Amino acid sequence: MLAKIKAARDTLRKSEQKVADVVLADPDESVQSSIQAIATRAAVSEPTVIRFCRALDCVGFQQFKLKLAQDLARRGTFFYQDVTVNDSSKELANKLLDGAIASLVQIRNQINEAALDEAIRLYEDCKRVELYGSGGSAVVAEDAQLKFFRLGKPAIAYSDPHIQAAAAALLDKDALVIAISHSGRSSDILKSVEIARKAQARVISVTATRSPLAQCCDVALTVDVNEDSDIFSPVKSRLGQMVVLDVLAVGVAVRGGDRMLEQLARARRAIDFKFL
Amino acid sequence: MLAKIKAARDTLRKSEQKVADVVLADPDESVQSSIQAIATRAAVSEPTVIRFCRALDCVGFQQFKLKLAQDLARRGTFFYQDVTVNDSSKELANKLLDGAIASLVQIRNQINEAALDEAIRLYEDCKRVELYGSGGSAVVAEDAQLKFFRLGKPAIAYSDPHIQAAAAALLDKDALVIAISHSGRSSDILKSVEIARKAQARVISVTATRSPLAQCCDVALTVDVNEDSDIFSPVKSRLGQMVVLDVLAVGVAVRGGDRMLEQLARARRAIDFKFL
DNA sequence: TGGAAATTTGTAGTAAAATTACATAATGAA
DNA sequence: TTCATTATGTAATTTTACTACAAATTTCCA
Repeated sequence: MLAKIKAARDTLRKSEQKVADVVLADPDESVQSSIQAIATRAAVSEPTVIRFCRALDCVGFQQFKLKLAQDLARRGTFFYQDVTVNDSSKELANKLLDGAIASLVQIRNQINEAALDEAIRLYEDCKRVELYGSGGSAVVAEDAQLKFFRLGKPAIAYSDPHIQAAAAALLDKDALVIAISHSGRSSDILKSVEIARKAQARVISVTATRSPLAQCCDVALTVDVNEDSDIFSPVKSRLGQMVVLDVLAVGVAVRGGDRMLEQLARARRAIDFKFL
Repeated sequence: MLAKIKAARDTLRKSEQKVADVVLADPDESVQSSIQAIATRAAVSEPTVIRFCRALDCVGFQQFKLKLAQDLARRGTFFYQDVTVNDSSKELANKLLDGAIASLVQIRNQINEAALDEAIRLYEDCKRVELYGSGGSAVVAEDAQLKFFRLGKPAIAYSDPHIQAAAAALLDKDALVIAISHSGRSSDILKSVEIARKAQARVISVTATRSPLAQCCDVALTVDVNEDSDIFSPVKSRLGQMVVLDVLAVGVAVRGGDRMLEQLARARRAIDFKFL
């Protein structure tokens, strides 16, 4: 709704633009105001405010206010808050979950479709996949290995930097490397990627925007989260990386058509039954 | 707000309860109704509706409607949708992320504070921690190992069922087992937990409500997600488990006071710098 | 550039909604 | 039962949203 107002602003009539400006200046105030109050603030007549609402596809002022209110509610739903020593367990859990949710929302809003498409294409063109991640990201690499394994091509995750480098040296142009790093500055990973590229392998990175790693690979799937907010291991970037890799894997599967999806679903049901 | 109405319902006067019932029966309808419409539907007078709003800490009907509208907006923000072969990459990513977010929201709304407090207490009382998870949950166990390790007591994750069972047999009453399983029905995990309990170890489970695993341990931290919606490995339960374990770890740290938090933050910064 | 047509904006009035004041009914304790 | 208290409804009042129409402005073409 707010975006809609901004977009429509220039197509509105002069006096209606004044209303738009007033609303955009303080939406929270606006949802609590009457037509009169808004008209006064915008220095226009009351019917003008109604016409403004109608121009935004609302039947009247009430509906406009309702939509705006819901928009504001959605906007400020989950946000990061520092935990404090005085928090109850419940507050603590809510704060941490809100933070995690907020980071996923952020990732959702920053999806680079072109990069994703290109990454899917790279997977389709390769014959085998290697996943590199060290420290906390090793966990993510292992998780992704499970996913990619089922897509029909060999997939293997290495967490030791030296083994990564050694493995990278043995790659060829049919290999695809997926390099996972929160900061994208770990020298170990950068080294391994450099070796892999020299060996003509393709490289997809799952890391922070504009990081060194993001800049030295074929495709960068970016995962940016507010890193200051994790006390221990960076859970949030961990979650983000896992979801992004899931998106990639599902994307590949979906390109394989209904048959592949059904096959995978069956495979999963079988495994669940036995092991989870 | 909806929860508030439900909670307050029994403390309201008879005719106000009728209003509450009408609102709860169809909140979406209610936000679009006038006082008159609601009064008629509840078969009460208009002032009663206003009194109902005031009883819920609103200054009037308008404010009540606004709050309710915002509540509804928050509720229906992220929801699970099946991916289809025709989805663009962007749609795919949005659907998957929405699903992941929705599952975290669900977990957020189901936090069992008492269980969490008890789990924190169990950690404080133990001398060492073992984490058991097999299949996909092994990844979660490893991730958690990294977290608990920094809290000052030995923590080790085992992913092989046989080794889990062997390790469990060697435990004593000062040991704490954290057993992770999506379904809580894996016979391997159940067996290991049984052995651990015979050895007098305490057991926290991270699994589905009312599952066999949840019922045979000291404390169950429940993670329930819509399992049908994951095509591959159950990403959602994976994410949920990781976050819940993060909550537990942070909870332990917070009980340790400001000093512990600061120390951990410093430790993390040092590690980040080197390895991520 | 003048002036009719079209568009934009405001004025004044109306209908409807929310709210208040007050009266009546129900409930409960002595 | 009676009085006091609480709960609910009626009716009047105020506020709010909206409509009809007229004034003002802009547009455009001779």
